[in-house]
Amino acid sequence: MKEHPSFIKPANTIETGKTMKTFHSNVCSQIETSLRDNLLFSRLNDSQLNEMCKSARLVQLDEGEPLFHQGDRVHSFYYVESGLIKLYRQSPEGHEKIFELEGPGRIFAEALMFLSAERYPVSAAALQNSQVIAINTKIFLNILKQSTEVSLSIMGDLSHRLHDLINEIDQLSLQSGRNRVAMYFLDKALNKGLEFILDIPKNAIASMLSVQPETFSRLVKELRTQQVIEVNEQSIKVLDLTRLRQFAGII
Amino acid sequence: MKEHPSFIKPANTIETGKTMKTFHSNVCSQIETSLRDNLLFSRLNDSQLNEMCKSARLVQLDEGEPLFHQGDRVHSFYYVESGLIKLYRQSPEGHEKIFELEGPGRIFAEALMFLSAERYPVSAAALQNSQVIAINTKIFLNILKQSTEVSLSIMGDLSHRLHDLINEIDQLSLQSGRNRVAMYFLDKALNKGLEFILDIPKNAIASMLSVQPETFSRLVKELRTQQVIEVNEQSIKVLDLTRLRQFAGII
DNA sequence: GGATGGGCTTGATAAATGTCAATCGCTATA
DNA sequence: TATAGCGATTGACATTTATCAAGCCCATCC
Repeated sequence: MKEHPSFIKPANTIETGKTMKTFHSNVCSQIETSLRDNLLFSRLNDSQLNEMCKSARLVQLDEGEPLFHQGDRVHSFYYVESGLIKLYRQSPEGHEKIFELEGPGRIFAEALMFLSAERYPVSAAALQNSQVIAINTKIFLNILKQSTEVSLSIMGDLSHRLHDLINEIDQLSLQSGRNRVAMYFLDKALNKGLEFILDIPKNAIASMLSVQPETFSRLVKELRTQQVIEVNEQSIKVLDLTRLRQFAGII
Repeated sequence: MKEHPSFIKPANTIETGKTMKTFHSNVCSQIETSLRDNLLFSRLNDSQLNEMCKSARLVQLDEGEPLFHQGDRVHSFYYVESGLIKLYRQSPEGHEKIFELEGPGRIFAEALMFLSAERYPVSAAALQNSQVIAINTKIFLNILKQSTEVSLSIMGDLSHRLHDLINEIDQLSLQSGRNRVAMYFLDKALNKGLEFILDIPKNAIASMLSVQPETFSRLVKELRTQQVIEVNEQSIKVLDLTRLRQFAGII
């Protein structure tokens, strides 16, 4: 985690119109340092990076604080410096579906740069205290025109997202809630080891998996009583990986 | 619909390994003419277009014939000349989910160019007799590096797809089957007028909407008995647009 | 300390959707 | 012409999931 110099100072507001802890670094060095770390932006030359940084803003979000709402006008895309941002929608009945969680190092909402529709198709809010850098789309588009390398990176990124979304639709269409819950744990187990901690609230996990919190709770209970996993508050221990796979629908 | 000259002749096979009616135009003019019509490719200069065409193949597909299968190695992306191609997946239990239908003028599977994973994440097959042009990804990638304009177009295209997929996930997560069916008809009605013909089999529509054919049939019946639509075989007539909206969940 | 509220769990019940089976009508084909 | 096969529909039923309600635990705040 990087340290933030003390000279960053409050600036004005953001898309939502709501006042927010936004900072603008005059000397730009803080933002520039962060962005240069990113694989994508590292391909820019100094003058390009500098131009981009001049238009960038550092935004500080408290847990639960919104960054933008579905339907807001797009002026920026975002780079996550620290924390966790949820991208979500709400149904008229008030149900929330989380599409994506974006953590440190991730870029999001950049796809909107290329669309004539200039409104956010989802809402974004901080799931934890977070710092994000807002990058002006118009300025970045101009930079893009000079760099095929960066364009190709972005296309790779977009393609990757497409692939993920197709997988999610597959899961929603062809698999049961039970499958999805098991798959979530399976995925964690394969990436983090057989014992891991749930780093987001269970109702957020439920929302990502498109089931109600009650249903999620019951499906977890089923895995517990079936001795497939052991649960202690936020901590999960996988007892039987083979059967977890079966529950996940990976025959 | 364009006419195809008689000098196109049979060539070899395609990704699946299966023999297929593939044609390669020596003089390239047939393919070139088609591709030049496309907004995206029209931005290429003559030598770029020519190079691309030299690597292109014209593929003729009968109704039901597969173009590629999920897991096949990627060598090409595709341009639909005529007909209709479905992109789909099958669950282990044999259920099929159609993700997308691609009609004349559409490009698909181009996103895979930018991914290191070089296998198709879905299967493709003709829903009607179709002609598609297969374009070599490696060669096109080289061309792309020379044209920021085309890159930007492609990014726009990818972004648009992302947006569509997000909407689909929204529908699957936050709306009921009834909503989705009504939305399907509503969409048709707004684009084609209050009377329209279903141009694909009902089980294909059901698959796109992620419901079983039986459920689709029942939901349509409900709309019929509620006097919202009138159904005659493949022909649909919307009787009450306001209530159709309500069924679609647009408060 | 007591009250309040949120996240999580559990139970009872309802609603939505899938499954299995049977039938009808149409088309293609022997 | 007969028939096999497929798409669509309908019925009966099972399963999955949501909904509503209650209670528990824990943190926060007065």
